[in-house]
Amino acid sequence: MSDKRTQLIEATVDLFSKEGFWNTSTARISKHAQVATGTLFNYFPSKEALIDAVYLQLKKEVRDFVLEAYPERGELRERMDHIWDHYAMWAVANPVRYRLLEQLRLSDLVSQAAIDKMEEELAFMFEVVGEAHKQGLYGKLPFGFVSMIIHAHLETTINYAIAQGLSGRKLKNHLKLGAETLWQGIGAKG
Amino acid sequence: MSDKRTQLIEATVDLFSKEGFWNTSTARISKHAQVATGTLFNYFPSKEALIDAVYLQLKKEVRDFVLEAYPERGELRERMDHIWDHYAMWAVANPVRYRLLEQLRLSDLVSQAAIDKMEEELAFMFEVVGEAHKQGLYGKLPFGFVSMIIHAHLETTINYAIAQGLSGRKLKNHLKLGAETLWQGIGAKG
Amino acid sequence: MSDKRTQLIEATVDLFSKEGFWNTSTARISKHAQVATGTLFNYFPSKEALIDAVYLQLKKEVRDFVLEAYPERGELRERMDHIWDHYAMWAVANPVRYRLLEQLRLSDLVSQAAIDKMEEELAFMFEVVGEAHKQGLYGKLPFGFVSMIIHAHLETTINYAIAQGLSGRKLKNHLKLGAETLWQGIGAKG
Amino acid sequence: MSDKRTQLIEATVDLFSKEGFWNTSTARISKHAQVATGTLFNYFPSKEALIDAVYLQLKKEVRDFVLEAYPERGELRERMDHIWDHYAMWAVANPVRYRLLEQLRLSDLVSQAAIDKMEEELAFMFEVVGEAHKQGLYGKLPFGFVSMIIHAHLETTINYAIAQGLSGRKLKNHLKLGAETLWQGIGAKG
DNA sequence: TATGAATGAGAATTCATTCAT
DNA sequence: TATGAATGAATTCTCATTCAT
Repeated sequence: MSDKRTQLIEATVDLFSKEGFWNTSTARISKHAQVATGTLFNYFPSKEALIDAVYLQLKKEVRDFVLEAYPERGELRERMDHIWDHYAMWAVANPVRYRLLEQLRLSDLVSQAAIDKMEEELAFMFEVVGEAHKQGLYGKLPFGFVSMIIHAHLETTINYAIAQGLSGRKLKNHLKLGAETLWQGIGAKG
Repeated sequence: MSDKRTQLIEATVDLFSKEGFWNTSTARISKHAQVATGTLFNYFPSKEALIDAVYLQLKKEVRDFVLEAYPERGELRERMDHIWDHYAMWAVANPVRYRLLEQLRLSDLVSQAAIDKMEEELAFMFEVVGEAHKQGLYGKLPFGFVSMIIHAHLETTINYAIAQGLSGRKLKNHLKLGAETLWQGIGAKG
Repeated sequence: MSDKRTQLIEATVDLFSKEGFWNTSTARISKHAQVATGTLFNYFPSKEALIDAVYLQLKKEVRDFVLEAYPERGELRERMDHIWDHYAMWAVANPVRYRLLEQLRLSDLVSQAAIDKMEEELAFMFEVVGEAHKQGLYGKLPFGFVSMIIHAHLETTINYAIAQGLSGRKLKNHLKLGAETLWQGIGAKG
Repeated sequence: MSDKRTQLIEATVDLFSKEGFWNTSTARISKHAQVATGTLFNYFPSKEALIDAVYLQLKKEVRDFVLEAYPERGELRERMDHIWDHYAMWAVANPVRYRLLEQLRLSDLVSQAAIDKMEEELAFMFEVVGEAHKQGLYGKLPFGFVSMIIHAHLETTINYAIAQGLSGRKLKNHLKLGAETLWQGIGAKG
């Protein structure tokens, strides 16, 4: 909430993106956030805690964007499309943040506690996949495999959109194409 | 060439896998390789150069495995299947090395020069994708997108196989299933 | 005077005893005393001043206890015994405070000014030793040496009593034994 | 053994004595020892280990001095006198080191492991006290109490000698006086 | 008077790299 | 070529103290 807290998180996002995790010292973060070195540690007990906070902040931004106008009581396919589109649109609109989130996920820098905490809050996303699986939408493919495929395919769709700088109608079409390819691959009837 | 060089690379692979990049100092690598700290710098001018060497070494191992019995003059589909199967089989047989390769790819630790150099040597893999695209196997999907999808899907197929500890017949079947899902998704007639 | 001042001194005694000087920050003291970090510095201009205050407080407690029912106009030996017994009894009754006092004395943390100030207030104790010396009670031993022996012996007597957890009659006897040993050693006629 | 190791220990002794433990950073020690900051940590894994090493070094110096010409098979009293005299003489000849040793003993800075290790090596000193006690030299006084008295009295004798700058014949006489006072006090027949 | 966020110098420790042997 | 002690800049984190509210 605090202004300084936000400054520190933003400075971290900025520097991590620009310089990588490993060239970014707490001293640099403090300076970039225009606060004293000690101030950082008033808000975060350690560098690790700061990184966790960055991770949670970014994840929350995605979640909030996805939950905006989320058709909670809509058809399964409607909800799936909503998540697919909004997740991707957030990523394309915030490529730096998206990239950082991906890197953090693979980096061992985020504590398991932070990951677990977020997983809970994003449960609704996993549930639609489970629901679809129960309905037999994925044919004979094992559930775990399908989950991984969906995730990877969404990532790929996003990465291509970012690489091509797609937006507006083109982006919409690309997302649709990505979704179709996926459903076609995993056996959904479209 | 030199025995020590190999020891150093192997020690690096080992420690990077076990402890992560960031907890692995050159001192530890030297000790693990049973050479003196100074010796490392006789073989590699810097830590970065060592990491590049590790990356190239692993990539070469994949390439060599894929090129073994490669049907250079075979049908397109035959070649594609060979690459798919062998790449995945190497990964499943060497999960530690595979994981490390993936991590290195995303880590900013490998120099662009090393990446470029390797890309050249792996050109034959990219070529089959291009060939397939020219033959219209992928329908309307843009070439860049297809390339990314293929890569991501192969990775996912591998990750699932490693996670499930598949081998033998089960692995074969899984790889086939992965391939089918892919071709079905991207519109190939199978 | 102020309640907060007392709280701060007591919190310091408590934490110094439990955690040692060097692990005890002013922040911890403030928290333990249930005041804000800034408040500490309203009462004491610096950490050193706080430590001085703690030292003086403890010393005053000893002095007050020793001066209680002090036979100011009694025989020399009576006064000596009174000091010996009361000093030791305070220490045994307040081992934590006694220990802290000893530690502070040897720690370089208390300013010379505070030490000098206290020495004045405890002058009456030194005087009895001087008086005894003048009366030739200590035989040929140099005055300075006798003073040091008395102090050390009293400390030892106390330390043993604390270590053994003596109290009541047993404590009385031990103190008497300690005193006898001392007088016998330094040549007093008993 | 190493020259640098010795330099570092000596620098530590020097600075600890002159400035106290708590104003003495590893950086200052390194500089005083004329080595780089990192070099200190080549020889000692942590500041605590360095302090342990200082403690052990000083203790060994005392022990070696006391063991010189020690009459291992002599009469009890002869051995007691030897220890008393040599211990005190070392202290008077090395007041700075002696002072530091005393401070370290009371400081919580030395690890229990180091203390235990040294205790073993100094066992012969404790044994003579036990032997004397068994022979009934100390009359009715409890053994633990006698031990403490002896230690305190030796310390006091040393402190006075240092304070007065005694040496040569005067020192000899003082030590004898100190010993006599002690034996007289604790009831030995002299 | 009381508060507690902000400060920034300073602490212990790490580590890639060098170089005399 | 191999060695490993030496280097010192850089890192994370602490803490006495200040000051605007």
